[in-house]
Amino acid sequence: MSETNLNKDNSNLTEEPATTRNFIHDLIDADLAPGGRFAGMTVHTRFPPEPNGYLHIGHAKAIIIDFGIAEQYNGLCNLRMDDTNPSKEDVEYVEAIKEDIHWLGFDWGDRFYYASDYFEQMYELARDLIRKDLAFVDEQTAEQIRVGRGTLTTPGIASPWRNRPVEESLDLFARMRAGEFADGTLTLRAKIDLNSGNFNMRDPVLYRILRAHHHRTGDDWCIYPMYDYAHPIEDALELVTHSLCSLEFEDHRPLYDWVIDNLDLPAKPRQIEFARLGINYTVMSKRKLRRLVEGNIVSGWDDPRMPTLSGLRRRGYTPASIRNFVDRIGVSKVNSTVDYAFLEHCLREDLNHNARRVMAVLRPVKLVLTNYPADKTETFEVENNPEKPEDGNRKVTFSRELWIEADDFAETPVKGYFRMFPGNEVRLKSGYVVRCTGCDKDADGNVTTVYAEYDPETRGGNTPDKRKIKGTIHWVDSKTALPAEVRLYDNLFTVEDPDSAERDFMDHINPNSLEIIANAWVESSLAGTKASLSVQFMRNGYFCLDSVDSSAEKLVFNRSVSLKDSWKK
RNA sequence: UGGGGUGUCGCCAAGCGGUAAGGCACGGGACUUUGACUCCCGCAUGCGUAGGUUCAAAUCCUGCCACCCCAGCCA
Repeated sequence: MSETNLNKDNSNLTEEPATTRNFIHDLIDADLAPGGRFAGMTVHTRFPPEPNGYLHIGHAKAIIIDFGIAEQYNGLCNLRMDDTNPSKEDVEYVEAIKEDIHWLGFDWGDRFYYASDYFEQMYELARDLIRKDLAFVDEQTAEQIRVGRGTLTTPGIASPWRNRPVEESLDLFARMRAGEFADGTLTLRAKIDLNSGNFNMRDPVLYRILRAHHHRTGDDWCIYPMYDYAHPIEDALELVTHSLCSLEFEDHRPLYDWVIDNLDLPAKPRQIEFARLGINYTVMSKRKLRRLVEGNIVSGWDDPRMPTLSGLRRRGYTPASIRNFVDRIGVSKVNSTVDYAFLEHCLREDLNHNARRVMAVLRPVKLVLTNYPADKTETFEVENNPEKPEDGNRKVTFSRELWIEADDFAETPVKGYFRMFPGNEVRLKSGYVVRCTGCDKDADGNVTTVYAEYDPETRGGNTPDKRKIKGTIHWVDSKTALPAEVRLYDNLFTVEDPDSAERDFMDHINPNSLEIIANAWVESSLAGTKASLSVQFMRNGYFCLDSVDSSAEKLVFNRSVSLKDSWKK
């Protein structure tokens, strides 16, 4: 894991597109209309991650929907850590989550909460439920409860403790809290409908006994509320109007409503579900990502091959590109898998508009200009971004010996090749037009040096006689070039089957997903670079500075290889 | 076999009774100081399927089919 992530700029979102409406807007509009459920009220949403892992691009969709909807309605969006299961959670994740949301470009103001803040209130509300004879303390084992829940076609069977007197449940519940019983021995269960076709309504467990150290409340509690009971209360206490979540919670909505309806709460939030994001060639579950981290298959949650926001950040993704991606895939209730190529497209689009370019040579071969004075050095002004003159120029030095990309030279060109080969003219980007005269090779036949003669009339790459130069290649001055270590990241998973990554992900790890190139060269203009920048690299794609330390021996770059590149191999 | 959802181009996705938007991918062309970018052009007689209602149906009705989620004291 690198210590610094310099690539954090919020690259200026060129006219972020107006978010397209979706079915959620329709539902909210109806709620807000006169006579509607929330007529005249302020839209209030929340993003409620469980702090048990890092946020990934799937969460980005939820964040953008939750915060985005609030923004569009001039409402509010809270950030809430849904920390009701201490055995899986940790403070490390809380900080990472906050950082990633800020990086994405969203802010929760002073509305940062923890579900654990409400434990006392939840406890009191549970007592209300018991008093209303809507909940009871069950003494069945987990196995007995499971059996009693029935099957798809047979109804549930009432627990023998279901009709326990209210006073007795109240007493037992208090003693559960006091720590009189062992983990897993008693539960508090709602009394709803054992005949429901929806399992969630067959007397769901509301509280379990669990002795685990909570990252915030420590050992204050040994009973913890279940999601289905806690979530609606959290939403209501925060005055949330619209509780947006993913499709798998549709079945839970009746229970969500039941809790809201049977308790005295300050609001009646409405749950709306949408489809979560799926991307092919990518795994998108915290459980699986954790296995990659703990199995040391990747360097950490922020490994550039990970689909986590911190990984994508190191891979060179900009916040704007991710926001744009999520915005353009839309929101619906269809289980969908978006093409990885679309994510890449959104990045390239942003980088192409906003990234400053710089030259670098990854697989170098020496180019000697035999008619250029050995002691001469020139400086060219090169535009930082052809699309943005306001980004200015940088100075690039030029001399007799340069580094060029090995595959920009071919001793015997294949048909259609129009870069450097003996007898051919090419343009050194922003430098001179040169004509190749030959090359040297080592004993194994590898090209070690390429020779060419430059045309003094073509300074800056211009051709006063208007002759067309078909090929233009990048280069770096060997006198001033800085050595760089470039890390090429291919997709973490092999790509022969788009869905294999999700299905049998451990069997499809690409062993060559990380390649370290130690002898690359970059422009001297990168010395001491502090800001992040993305680099247009060769003829396709970009790479980004993952970390730059001017005092280090070498600059370190990351470049993720697009799937397209993989297919070309 | 119970409950809850979803089915429009290879992938997303508009459409809400008036005769199939857009993006990605793909193919062709132009342009180009990086074979990139940009720009043109092409790409569903068809909306899971079978019927029905209507002057008119992706949109309404009925049946059928397919796929996803649910039997954690996870979220």
